[in-house]
Amino acid sequence: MALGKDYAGQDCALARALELVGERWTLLVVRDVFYGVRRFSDFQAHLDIPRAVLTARLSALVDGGVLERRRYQDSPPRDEYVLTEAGVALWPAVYALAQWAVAFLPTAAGAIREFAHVTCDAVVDPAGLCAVCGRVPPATELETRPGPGMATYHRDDPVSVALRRPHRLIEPLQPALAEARA
Amino acid sequence: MALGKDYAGQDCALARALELVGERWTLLVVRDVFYGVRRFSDFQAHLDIPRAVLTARLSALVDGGVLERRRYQDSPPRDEYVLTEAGVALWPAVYALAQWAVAFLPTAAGAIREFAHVTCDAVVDPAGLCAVCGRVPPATELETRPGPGMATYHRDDPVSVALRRPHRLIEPLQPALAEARA
DNA sequence: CCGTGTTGGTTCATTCATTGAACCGAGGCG
DNA sequence: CGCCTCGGTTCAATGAATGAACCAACACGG
Repeated sequence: MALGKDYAGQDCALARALELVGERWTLLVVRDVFYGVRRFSDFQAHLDIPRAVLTARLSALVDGGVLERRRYQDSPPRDEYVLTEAGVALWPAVYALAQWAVAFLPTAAGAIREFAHVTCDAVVDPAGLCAVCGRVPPATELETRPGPGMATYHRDDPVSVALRRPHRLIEPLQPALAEARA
Repeated sequence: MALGKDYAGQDCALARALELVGERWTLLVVRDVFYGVRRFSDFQAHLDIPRAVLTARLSALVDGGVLERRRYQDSPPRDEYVLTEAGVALWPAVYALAQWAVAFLPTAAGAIREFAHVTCDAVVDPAGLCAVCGRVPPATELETRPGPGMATYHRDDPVSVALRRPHRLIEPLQPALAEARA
């Protein structure tokens, strides 16, 4: 990040978290993984992030136990990045930050996405609570749906287009991308 | 943060949040405000942050509506930084990140702090839920108490010492500091 | 079996941010 | 009058981010 390698002896949980996910781009990469992005080139297309930085962030997330790098084909060798248990557990933090921005840094068009509890088919509230079952579902039980602001959101790279469809969190985006190419 | 002034057109709520609170040190400053730190020199003593960076971060937080700069004495003129409504609303995000680190980046000694719902006198769970009243209390209804890991946490600047006492969140730390000096 | 395309990188010069030390100014205090 | 505190600003040095170029492994089409 910058000189202070270890956040200057801040012996505190928040500092430890920020060590790992507090660098520029890192949390956006994590968000993309929740949305189903798994491949190097898909992150790159969606985030417009320099490749060197993406390499560094993915490696840091793997080293930190947030992502796992998994071989999905042998020839040519190709790896994908998937969330570990620790990674999935980051959802409340990611969601809380995003909902804060929806509430306090609003855009005219409103929220781009909504998140619904698939087993109840109900959109969760800003605290993540499902009104139907009264619980706060984990990321594995959520799907993302376009919100009112989606209409004004215009990136036209294939990954962005595929991400506009309603789809289950964490599930791979790749099938939709392959279909779109065909 | 670095070149990409606007997180590269990521038209997304998380990106907007990170614009404002995603820079190095920023979230630690916000955490300190929740703990009661309000003055420039107290932030500086507790965080070991370069003064120029602290100035920049506090200004950004004021401009972004997270903090308010308030004159607390006229001669010499002195200001303190206090949370706005938007600032207080950041608590769930800060808490979620910290609790994630407690769970997945643990230290041998355990959590340094616990947070209790003052009206119920009960420690809240990692999701922020109070077991007694069944709600997720806002930061204004919480107090911090030393946890099992506090014993191994040793910074001896006056601010760190004052922060070890149980105390209400957001309430100013300054009285305890003045008392300690006396 | 040759050229082209895709994926997943690495390397490198330039630009920008962070750092830490030094300096500064307004005012209180003895 | 001189010194201290608070809350900064300035500045040179260092390190990180950027973006363009390069590279390697392999598939595929002809």
